Parts: sequence; C-alpha cells; structure tokens
Amino acid sequence: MPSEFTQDVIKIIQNIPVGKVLTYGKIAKLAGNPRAARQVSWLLHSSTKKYNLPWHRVINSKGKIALKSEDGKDYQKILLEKEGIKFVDNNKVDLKKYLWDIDSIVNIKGNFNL
DNA sequence: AACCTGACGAAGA
DNA sequence: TTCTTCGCCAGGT
Repeated sequence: MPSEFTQDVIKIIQNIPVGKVLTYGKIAKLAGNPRAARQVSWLLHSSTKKYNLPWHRVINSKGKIALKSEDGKDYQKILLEKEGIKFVDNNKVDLKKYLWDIDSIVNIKGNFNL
C-alpha cells in the first residue's frame, strides 16, 4: 500500500499535459514533501509500467534529462521532441517555456482529485 | 529494526 | 560551468 505522498506523485505525473514537463523537485513539493525529490526518481524507475506514467515528461531542475545511459537520454529526447519540445544546445529544455506551471492553476487539488 | 538505493537538489569550490 | 559533498525520502531486502 503506497503512502499518500506516493499516490499524489503518481497522479501529478499522470496529469502533466502533452508538451509540458515537471522537475523531480516540483513534483515532490506539489505532493507535499519538498525534499523528497529522490523518492520521485525512485518511483519512476520502479513503477513506470505499473502506473502507466508519462515518465519522459519528468526532468531535473536544470532542464536536462536525468537518465544515465546515452541511449536512454536519446530516447527520452525523441519522445519530448515529438510533443513539440525544443532543445537548447542539444541537451536541455527551456523550463521557462515548457515547465508545467501548476502553481498558477487555482484549486488544482480539486481538479485532479489529489 | 538496520541498511541500502536512486532518472534529485542546493551549496561550495 | 562542472564536479563534490551532503541531506532527504519511501520502498525494498
């Protein structure tokens, strides 16, 4: 039985719009624990299939892809480009432009049953 | 209960 | 700007 925090993280990720991204830290904060970014990463790598998550829309605070292997990075980059996201210097995205500004949405928790 | 893990992140150097 | 170091968290063993 996943903790409430984990359940919220899952829901938030599932609701990231096409063409938008969120960072590990932002997700953790939205789920109620600003310092649990590492747990978000753990979840992605262990439960992506189980919860059918759009894992490619989650990147790090620098706007870069967090996967380790080069193959993985290329794959994620392709998935994001297919959604219209442009890369700067061939390895990072403009967060000002593509970060899902969930904070500006009123009553977000109600809208997504968090 | 103890210990280990990771696709993190902020702060220093 | 890149590389360390260190703190954090929930699951898994």
